[in-house]
Amino acid sequence: MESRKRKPRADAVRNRELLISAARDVLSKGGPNASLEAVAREAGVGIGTLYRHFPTREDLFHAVFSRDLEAIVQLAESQELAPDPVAALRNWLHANVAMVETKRGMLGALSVVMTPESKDAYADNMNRIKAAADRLLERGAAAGQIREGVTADDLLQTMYALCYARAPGPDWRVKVLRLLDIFLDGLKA
Amino acid sequence: MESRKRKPRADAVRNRELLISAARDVLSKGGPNASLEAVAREAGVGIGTLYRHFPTREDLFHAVFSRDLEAIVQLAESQELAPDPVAALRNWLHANVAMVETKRGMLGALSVVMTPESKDAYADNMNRIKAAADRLLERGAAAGQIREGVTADDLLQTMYALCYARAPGPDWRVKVLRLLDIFLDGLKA
DNA sequence: AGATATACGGAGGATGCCTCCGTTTTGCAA
DNA sequence: TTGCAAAACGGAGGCATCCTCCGTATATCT
Repeated sequence: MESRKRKPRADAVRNRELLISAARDVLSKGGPNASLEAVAREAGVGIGTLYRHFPTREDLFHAVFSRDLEAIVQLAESQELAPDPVAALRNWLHANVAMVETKRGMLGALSVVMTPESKDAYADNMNRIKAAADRLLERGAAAGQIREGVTADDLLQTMYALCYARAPGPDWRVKVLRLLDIFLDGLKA
Repeated sequence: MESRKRKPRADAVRNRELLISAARDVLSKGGPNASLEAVAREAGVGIGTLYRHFPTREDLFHAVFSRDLEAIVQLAESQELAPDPVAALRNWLHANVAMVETKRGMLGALSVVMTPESKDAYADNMNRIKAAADRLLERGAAAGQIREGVTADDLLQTMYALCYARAPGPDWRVKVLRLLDIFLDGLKA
């Protein structure tokens, strides 16, 4: 009785893809309370299919978010070689904010997903991001530019918190970046 | 035709009170999506009564939040006379966080309520808070301790953002305070 | 090709949202 | 007091969404 597993069915794989894609659209518009039935409709599958793939609303959010997270991983790792670690951190955070800005509608969903319990769900990507950021922080600390004991978690938590807070009008990004820069100044040794 | 107004009915006043109180309980537990029918049940009134007093979910949140806001106003104004403005700001922010901690469950509701559009709803209290904080900031700036151009809005936005971000486990407050202190350091001139 | 594991879809019961309106209560004036 | 109109009450009902369950359909493996 070898543990040979049957290959996953092609339609299941396809539908899962359709659902994630539809969810991204619908959640972007409708926020975290968007109708899941609308997601199923948009994807062209039955509601039962949605619930089989993603038993809870959170599971669906996770899937969408994990997908987007990969782009941020790229970004973090691409900054590794920069000469000035503080500037690199700044660049990376700013790029993150810009990316978040393109999916304002998902912010609510994002917060639902960013609970501590669920952290290990996308531990892979998160760890890569944190590792990259931590290396930058350590380089900064070694160079005497950044205070000791600051972790990538601190940075990420602050950034997401600031992004997440719904802010007034069209200058959203400007305001967020300003507050983030103040925080970065506070990080200096 | 003098503008004599009939005194508001006693049962209406009483029910409004009951509803706000019940809402505080239910929202604390259930978060921003808690059932409004549960609130009405808890308050012992009909669902219709709830909707007459608070036509939208947000209206109800506003009422609960406005009530709690008054305590924070007291706090802000009581710090006005402190000798060291930076320390006073720190105290005040920390006290705010402690207060928020007692209603973690309401954080979600709070964010729903803290949109720019609704700001004037509790403009009175908000203005008093901001005025007090701004005076502290100006004193700090005049003393050369705090950078120019920082507003009470910046402080409040950051604090609520950090509080709002759901954070891991039991050391929630410790973590938030730490990040907040870093931000305060960034404020220094 | 046939067998069977796997996935599909949507009906249906439960719950929540909000409106509408007949009934009840309250404040005011006579 | 008493009567009455304004004000408030409660909950039935129409609609939307949630989520489960299961009969039907289809892909994979032998």
